[in-house]
Amino acid sequence: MPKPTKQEPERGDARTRLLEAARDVIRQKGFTNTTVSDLCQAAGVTSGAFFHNFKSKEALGVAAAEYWAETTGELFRGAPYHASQDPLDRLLGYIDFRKAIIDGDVAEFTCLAGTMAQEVYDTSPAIRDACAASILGHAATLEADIEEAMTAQGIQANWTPASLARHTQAVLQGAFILAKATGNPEVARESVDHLRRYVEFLFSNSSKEQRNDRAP
Amino acid sequence: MPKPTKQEPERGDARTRLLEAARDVIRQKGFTNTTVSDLCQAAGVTSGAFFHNFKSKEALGVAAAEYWAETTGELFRGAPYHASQDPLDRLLGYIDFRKAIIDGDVAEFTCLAGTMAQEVYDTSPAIRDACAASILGHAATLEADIEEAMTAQGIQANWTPASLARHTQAVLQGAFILAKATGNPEVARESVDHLRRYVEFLFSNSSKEQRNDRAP
DNA sequence: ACATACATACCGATTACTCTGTATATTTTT
DNA sequence: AAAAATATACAGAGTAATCGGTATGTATGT
Repeated sequence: MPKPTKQEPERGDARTRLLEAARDVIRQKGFTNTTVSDLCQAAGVTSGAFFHNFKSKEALGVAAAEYWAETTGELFRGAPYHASQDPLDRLLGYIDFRKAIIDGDVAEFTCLAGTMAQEVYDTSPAIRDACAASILGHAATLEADIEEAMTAQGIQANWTPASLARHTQAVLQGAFILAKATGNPEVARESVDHLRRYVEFLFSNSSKEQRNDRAP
Repeated sequence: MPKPTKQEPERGDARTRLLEAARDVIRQKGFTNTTVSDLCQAAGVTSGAFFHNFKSKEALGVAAAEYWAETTGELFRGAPYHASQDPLDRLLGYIDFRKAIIDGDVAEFTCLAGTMAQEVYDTSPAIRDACAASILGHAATLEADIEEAMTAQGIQANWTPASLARHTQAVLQGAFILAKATGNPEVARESVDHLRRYVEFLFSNSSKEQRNDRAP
């Protein structure tokens, strides 16, 4: 909820600066291990500004997840892979795009929502729900292309577009964990390669007729 | 919690009880949000016992990851899927086994190493390394069967057994995150289904000859 | 006798949060 | 239009509670 005030925002108002700080610091240190003071320092504001904008640290967590959903939503909406005419190309283009942005510092390419959800799923339902909305909302943006690709190739499977969409997110989230554990982005990219190969298999013509012969 | 002041192992000594408590509580509340007092309460010991057995909370985290690697190692070593003659059956049996144990409370089937690694990868290198050893050590136990299955079917791929082994762990870790975010184990099982289907594709005869025609 | 394996009381540091003050913007009153 | 009143957006000092860790005492096995 942006405020329509005309006060001098300089480099962005304190609220946005705190949300950006949360995005960066929490991905590095985790939610619980990030202190309000950490966030204020990173944002260049005082604790007075913090609690003026957020009624609690948990409220900031919720707002950070929502901010994450908004900003990443814009990033993917503006990504080039949407230009393809073929829905399968768009889906594979999405996967390639996800792989391409796995680079540099671990905290820079990992997912804030996945990080927070895993950490506070049991202790903060509000944050968990906001993170779930971010992850599942993003997954839902893939369903249309998946469904189009299925009908275009006449694929009748015992899996749903929604299920495959969620699976892509599971692979990415898991790839991030391996990258964190090993400190090596390459292991994450490898998993994305496997995901791409899987999607190719699912939509390859040679495998179309053998889709229903076995229940997993 | 009335304690028998007599020094008796009862249900195991304080160290083991604390490691079991860590395994259960940290998977629920996360590492940072779990206090030493939480662990002592869950283990039925005092903080004196805690710091007698572990020189710090971080040291307990490392020991908990190692304990996790040991106990889960035994669990999988004794699992029935090793009985199969065919290496591919053993691999698919492993995946089925992983799916089967995704049930009940989220904290009961998720991975302590993945949880801790994601949370403290940047703030506690010691814990991160112990978690990485647990995850990668477990992944390594799959490599032999994967390699056997590849040679048995004459598969020459541009992916390695180690890479596929790590990918299985990535899928599982990501599935756990989705389960935590949604509170629903079924979404995790769905991802394991996709993983199984992928492995079937990789080792299906019809796809064998098309393995090298494209770089991912 | 000595080390081990705890129990208990305690402590300094940290943390999320509160309270009060203040400069500026906006609205209301005169 | 000027003045007064009110609201906003912080700054900054302060606090109660909590946390990881320590110091010391004690029972027990060797």
